[in-house]
Formats: sequence, structure tokens, C-alpha cells
Amino acid sequence: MPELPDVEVYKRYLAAHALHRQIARIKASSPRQLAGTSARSLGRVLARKRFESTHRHGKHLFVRLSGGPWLMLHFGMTGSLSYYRNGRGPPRFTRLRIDFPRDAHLAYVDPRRFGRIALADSPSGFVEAHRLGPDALALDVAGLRERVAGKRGAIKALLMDQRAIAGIGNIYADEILFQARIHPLRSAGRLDQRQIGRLFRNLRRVLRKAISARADAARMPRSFLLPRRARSARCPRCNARIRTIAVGGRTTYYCAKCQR
DNA sequence: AGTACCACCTGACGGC
DNA sequence: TGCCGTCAGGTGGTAC
Repeated sequence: MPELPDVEVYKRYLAAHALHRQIARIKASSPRQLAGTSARSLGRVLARKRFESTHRHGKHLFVRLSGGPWLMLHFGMTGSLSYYRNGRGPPRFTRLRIDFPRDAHLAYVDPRRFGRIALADSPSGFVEAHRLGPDALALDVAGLRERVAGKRGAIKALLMDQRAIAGIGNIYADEILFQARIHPLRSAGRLDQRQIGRLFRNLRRVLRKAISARADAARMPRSFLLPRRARSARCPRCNARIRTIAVGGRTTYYCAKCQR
């Protein structure tokens, strides 16, 4: 589930449980998920350090290590964090375990192993190296206008392009377009100023609402499409049957009546 | 520039 | 119960 709102929730979760405590040791048990590092060197870098602060850019979470680089966590399609203690034992599919004193642990869990773990000198350096666009919540309306201009492809594809805007994936692209009443296949460059304005406002509104709902579909407003991603669902606005199409190979839910 | 498809992984679920 | 196909909220590469 990890798009911007989910990663923001993980960021707060990590900050609440794992800051300012000395790391005793780690166990990295999924070598292929370590990008540009190894279990051994990751262990050497983390041991006896503390997590000092957190930063999020799009779907990437950065954790600053005392007197050292940053730990970068990306969650793929199935990644999450789990803090546990007192002899509980790590959750199933734990790929990285960070041990703190007194039997307290933070687990990076990722059944499908699409997530990535790396070390970075700085978040901005990492963002540059990976050519990520601005974080979706840092974007202003002029920035959105710029990004949309001259693009002939589908607006949904642009929203999901991490090099254009960082943080929006399949689920939230659908939600934003639904709330903005724009058809997902609409050519980005053909949006008029009114539509760009609606897109911008709803992009911010949807992401902020999702964060305050703790990225939990059950806590989303009733007007959201998100909890209705199922066959034979109905539009919360007009009650028409929700349709699905493929955009960029991803299943897209939308209301053909509300979104033009 | 934009799109289609494959690969990487693993689990859940429906049909037979 | 078991096997099989399909699908899943991401990303990177390749080929048209």
C-alpha cells in the first residue's frame, strides 16, 4: 500500500518508537533488497548509532543516523514497519531487524521483496541521483501547471511518474482524479486552467485526508472512492457503476459519469 | 515522447 | 484438499 500517505504514517511511527536510542545490532536477511550495500556493511554503519531524525520525500523514507549517513527505506508494494518488544519475536516476512536495548526491535517487513534499503549521504543527494520530482505535497500550482504543459500522455500516467511528482501511486492517482472529476486518460497537456486548479486542490486534499485517516481505508471520508475498489462498486457521488480500465498497465477505477 | 510488455517476488483468492 | 490461473497499492529495463 505504500504511497505517500502510507509512508508518512510509517515516518511518524518510526519517529514515535525508534528515535534517539542506541542501535545494538541489526539483522538484514534479504540481500537483494539492499541497494548498493550489504548486510555486513549496513551492520557496521548502523551499530552503536542512533536514529536522530526522519524525512520523507514521496514514497521514500530517510532516517538520519547520528554522525553518519542516512538510512533510506522504500516499501515497494507490500512493505511496512513493525515495532515489537518483550520476547514477541519478529513478524513473518521481516527483511531487516533493528535491535535496541531491552528487547525492543523495529522490523522492516516486506513479503514480496520489492522494497529497497540503502544508505545515502543526504536525502537531497538521493533525490537528485534518482531524478525524483518534487514531493507531491511540496508542489505548488505553478509547478503542477509546468509539469502538465505540453504532455500528451494520460494525466494518470503523469501523476504516477515519480520523476514528475514524487509520492502518488495507482490508488491515490485514481482518488485524486475522481475527486477532481477528471478522466484518467485525459491528455495532461489538454487540461484547462480550471481543471488544473481542481486537480491541484484535490491532490492536496486527498493526500492530507489520507494521512489524517492514517492511510486506513476504513477511516477515509465516505466521499472517497478508495474503499470501493471492488467489482460492482458504485460511485459515492452519483451511484453509477464504477468502471475499470487499464492505464499504464495498472487497474484504474473511475466513474465514467463523473469523470470527463 | 509515449506505450506495451516483461521481470522481479510472494501471497490470497476463486474455479474446478 | 489440491492444483492452477489471476491479481495485487512499485519500479526499472527494453523494444517498438
